[in-house]
Amino acid sequence: MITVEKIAEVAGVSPATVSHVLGRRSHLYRPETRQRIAQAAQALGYRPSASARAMRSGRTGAVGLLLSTEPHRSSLFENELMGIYDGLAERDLRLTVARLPDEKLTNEGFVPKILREWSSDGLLINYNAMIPQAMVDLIEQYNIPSIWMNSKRPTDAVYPDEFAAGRQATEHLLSLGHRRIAWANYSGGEHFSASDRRDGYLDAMQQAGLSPQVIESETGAKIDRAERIALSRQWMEASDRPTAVVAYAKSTAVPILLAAEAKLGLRVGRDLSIVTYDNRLSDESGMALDTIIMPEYDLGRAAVEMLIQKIEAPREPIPSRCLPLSLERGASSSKFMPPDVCPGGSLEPKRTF
Amino acid sequence: MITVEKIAEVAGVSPATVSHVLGRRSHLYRPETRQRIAQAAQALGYRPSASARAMRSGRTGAVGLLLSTEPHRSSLFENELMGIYDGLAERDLRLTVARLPDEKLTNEGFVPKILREWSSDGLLINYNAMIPQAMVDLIEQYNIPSIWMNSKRPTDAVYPDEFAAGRQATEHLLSLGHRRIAWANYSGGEHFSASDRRDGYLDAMQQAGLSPQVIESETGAKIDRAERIALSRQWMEASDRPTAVVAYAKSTAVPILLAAEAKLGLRVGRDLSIVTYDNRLSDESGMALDTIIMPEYDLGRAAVEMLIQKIEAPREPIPSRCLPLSLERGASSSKFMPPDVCPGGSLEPKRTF
DNA sequence: CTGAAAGCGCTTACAG
DNA sequence: CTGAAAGCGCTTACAG
Repeated sequence: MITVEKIAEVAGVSPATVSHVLGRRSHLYRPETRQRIAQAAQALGYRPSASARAMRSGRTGAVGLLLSTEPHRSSLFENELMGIYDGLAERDLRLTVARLPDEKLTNEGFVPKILREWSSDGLLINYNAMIPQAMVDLIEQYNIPSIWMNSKRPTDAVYPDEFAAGRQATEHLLSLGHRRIAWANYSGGEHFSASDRRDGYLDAMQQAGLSPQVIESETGAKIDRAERIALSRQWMEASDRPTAVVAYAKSTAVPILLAAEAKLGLRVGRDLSIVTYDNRLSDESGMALDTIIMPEYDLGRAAVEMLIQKIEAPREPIPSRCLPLSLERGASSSKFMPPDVCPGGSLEPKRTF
Repeated sequence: MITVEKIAEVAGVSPATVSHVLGRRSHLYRPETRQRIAQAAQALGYRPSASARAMRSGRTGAVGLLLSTEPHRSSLFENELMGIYDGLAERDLRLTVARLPDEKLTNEGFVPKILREWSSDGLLINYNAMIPQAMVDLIEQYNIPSIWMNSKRPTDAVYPDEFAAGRQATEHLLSLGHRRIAWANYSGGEHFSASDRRDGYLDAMQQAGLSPQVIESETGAKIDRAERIALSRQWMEASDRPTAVVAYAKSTAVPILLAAEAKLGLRVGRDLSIVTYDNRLSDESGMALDTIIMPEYDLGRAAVEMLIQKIEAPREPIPSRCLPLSLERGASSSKFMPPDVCPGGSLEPKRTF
């Protein structure tokens, strides 16, 4: 292994000089000395030891990202990771990832081990739903600077403004003239986005003086695909069926789309408007649905910024940041058209095919 | 910061004793001593410094994962990451991730910096297509134990057996009695999976004594969604149209599905059989397509195993490992049925709705 | 059963 | 402009 000492030897200087020249003090040295050292380092293929550096400086230069092994619990959007990277790269920080199996989190012994032995200057915790209290306690006990991602807490967290996003979707449909607008969620997850989006929807409906229609699996349990399609068909067959629907996620929106188009002969984007939520516009279901987009990249960036601040002042609670989502138009919504109006007169929505 | 020294002080022993008891030599000590030390460590919230440990032992205990910022170049499947984690966790290794922007890779100065200063015992390189030669050189120059993921090289690599997967899809359709089987790829990527799957298809067709039909964008350029649907319609309208098709990816299969069902009134799974490739079975397009599944998890595991071996003997080239893919049946293929046979007599394929 | 001592590779005041 | 020396927190032969 090539060390500072070895370079010093080859270049005929002291280790301290090598360190200075290779570090922030090179301007103090004669060009000739600098050159000799640079050459030696280059020739020997010198790689500084981050560990040694970390030990001296007290900073590891790394930030940890904590994920659950449960995919639904801590899916990390691609652009979110990008945002994290870009933020860290600007400060020359590395990212260390760990997945904690849920079972082991309750196991007293395990968490301390991974949390303790894992040297990093701070933690990004992307552990969405059901964060075990034991984990929260441990993080406090060991005083690890941490930011919670996609978790709704008053301080030290960054998350999307799901309530506003619920309003947003509803207001979009209201502005198109729809009055019978339903909320649908077939997934029964326990993430706060489910209740917040619905509450935003309810809020917007109430403000517009309209009565809401909430379609959710009663038990909160997840229902399977066939049921989703059957259920969609059912509520859409009602004579006073909604003309528009806010769907919690694509896994709710697609069955609605399929039931409408394949079963009932309704054309989505004309006879039925759908707005849903996702991390990007996609048309895999055969049509690009109007989608409220997660501010993935910004979430990542914001989390890093907060974490840096946290590392500098670990005791100081930072007010949480709540980021806005944005609507991206697909082809699944259109102006409300009373059924008796000649359909030929309606604005044909663009289709991707 | 709590150190071994501090614990020693509190427990009334020497630092060496603390280190021994907290490490692998605790069995040599009196239960009473052990207890005192354990208690002190617990009470003080001791967190061992990974940096210090790494410095003494010469092992960082971390493995690096190198990704491109270009999403298409180094997408990492969820289960692949799982496999990597599980493999590393068994050996108490951490994972450090870095994304290298493509532009900077050609820039002489940048690569060395991140590659050099980034202490890890070895590297998993998931940088699929167009690996810059400069990068390969640097990794050799700095003698970093590395394994290439999803890259077809004779040694030190792990990748899926795409040629076999091309044969597999074709043989599945052959076994259902199909004779006019096409290969389609609309994406124009340059990953080896594109040519290998096609070659596997060609091989299987030749062996069966059948003439192949290859549908690919001529220039190798990516074509857009509308074009894909139009193109699909075009070749499917031919009187001697294929009764089955092997589609390179879902982005090829879905437009074919849409063209067949929405434009031509063909029912996929009855009038047209489709086999495609993906990392999992999905039915977002309205139907679960027969899919050849990537051995994601195994790829991750295998890569870690190879890397561990590489770290132990950095100079020893390891023969690459080529892992098999597996077919998962959806509802998009069925026995070949000559058009003149009464359709009512055909086996109705299961549909998800 | 326990501890004194050396050293991993680096940086940083400090002295010259 | 350059270098001797101390020390970051840990582990590991070695001695007792």
